[in-house]
Amino acid sequence: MLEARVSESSTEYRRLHSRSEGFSEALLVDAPVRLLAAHEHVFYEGDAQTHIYRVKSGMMRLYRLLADGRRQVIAFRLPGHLIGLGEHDTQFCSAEALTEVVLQCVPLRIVYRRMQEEPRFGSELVRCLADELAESRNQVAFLNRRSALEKLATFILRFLTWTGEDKELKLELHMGREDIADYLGVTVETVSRSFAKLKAQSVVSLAQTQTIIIHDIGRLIALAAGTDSESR
Amino acid sequence: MLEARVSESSTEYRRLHSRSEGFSEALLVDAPVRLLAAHEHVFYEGDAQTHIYRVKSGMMRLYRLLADGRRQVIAFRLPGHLIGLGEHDTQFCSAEALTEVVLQCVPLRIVYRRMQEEPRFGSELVRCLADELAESRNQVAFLNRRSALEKLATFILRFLTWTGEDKELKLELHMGREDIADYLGVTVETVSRSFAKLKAQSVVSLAQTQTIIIHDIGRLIALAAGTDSESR
DNA sequence: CGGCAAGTTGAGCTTCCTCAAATAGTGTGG
DNA sequence: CCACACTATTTGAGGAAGCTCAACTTGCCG
Repeated sequence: MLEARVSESSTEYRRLHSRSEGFSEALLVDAPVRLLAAHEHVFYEGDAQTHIYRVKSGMMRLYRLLADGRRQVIAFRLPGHLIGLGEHDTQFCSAEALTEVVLQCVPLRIVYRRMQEEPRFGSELVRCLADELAESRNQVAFLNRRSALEKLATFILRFLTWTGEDKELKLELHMGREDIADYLGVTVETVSRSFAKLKAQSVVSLAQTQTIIIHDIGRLIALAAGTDSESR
Repeated sequence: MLEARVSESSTEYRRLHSRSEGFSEALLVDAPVRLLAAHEHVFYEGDAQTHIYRVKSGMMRLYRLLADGRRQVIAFRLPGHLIGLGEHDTQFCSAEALTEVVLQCVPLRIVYRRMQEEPRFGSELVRCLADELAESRNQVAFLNRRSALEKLATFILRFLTWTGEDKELKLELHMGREDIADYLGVTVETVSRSFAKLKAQSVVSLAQTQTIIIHDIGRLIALAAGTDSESR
């Protein structure tokens, strides 16, 4: 039964993964490229929207600063993902490189023009936006009403999905506890304690603080699904 | 009576929010219409995606059932909003009418074709999806890390915005506590207690359980922003 | 006027947050 | 290559927000 779940999720994985791979591979192939150093910003919340970007390699993070000074990490973006489609005129959130990043940049003007000229371009854009929407709504559903442990389990699995390293069961996070905390909407302490629980149950272990080794993915999946009996 | 109020407010809504304003007013004008009774479903989570819908009048709710039997209300949809753009093939969530609803229905096939033929249609779709994405991401940021009281205040204000009744300061919710709770990610008891706090501070009062009268909108805004000193 | 569903209120408990301190990790200058 | 400084992470103790369970009140409809 666990097996069944695993393969289910690997199907899910494939679907998720292929979606991002697919986008505009061909359509954006000739777009100008920009190289970002780690921690460099592409744009800040409130900036005028000028381009659409596509992550070619590396990892980025989208976040918002809240009124009380806290930070909500909206999403992490990996190769194949698009960035900058949020609001109409101004950026909805800030986009920062976590690692070194290669970005393809398309001026909005060009986007509009291509949409006129190549209907296929528009379809791709729609498809991609629908994906992001689904992901975001998914996050809404999963952030609410789940324990910190379940959130962390989900995060780890989702991360596996993104990076596609599920065969090695070794994960390079490329981010600190604070990023995880701000993504999951909990404190760093809680993230740390949740990791401790996972370690205590031999579900995972940490090679370095940002390198996770997964020992019991079935349990992880059970936790993420909220199906696990002892979620403590 | 309901119909009249809703469609009035739809005009108001449009004025207030240029975002979904335009969408497909012209482009969908000739789409076939479907009438839904209150509590009728348009589709369920997992159904094959066959159409795109546009709410012409009334109010709908999008929700997901979680593994543990709980429900997450993803969004409420009001006149001008589109529905059904979530996932690729299957519906991401269920869509249910809260009130009587008039829906315009466009088969996906037609959507695709029009996207080929009329680039403007594609642009509109993209714009609309970007709006939904922004809204959803907004929800992510606001659901996390905010107290129940702040969430409720935000909800009330957002609802004001949606229905555009901010001049009368009287709100018809059209939904029970459970819907609010499932949207905000808290329990009905907490919603009830939060209402009690607002009443105790004379910020609002309840004409009926689903009819709110706002006395101190400034305080409500302060609460929603998390700026209020006594958030208790 | 009963009966049922929805909403409110109370008590105790759990989870997570906050504040504080200890430990591990990382990079730097000598 | 080592010691030091600084940051990130972990761990502990106590408190607060929200959940659960349960009783009570209100509203609505036959």
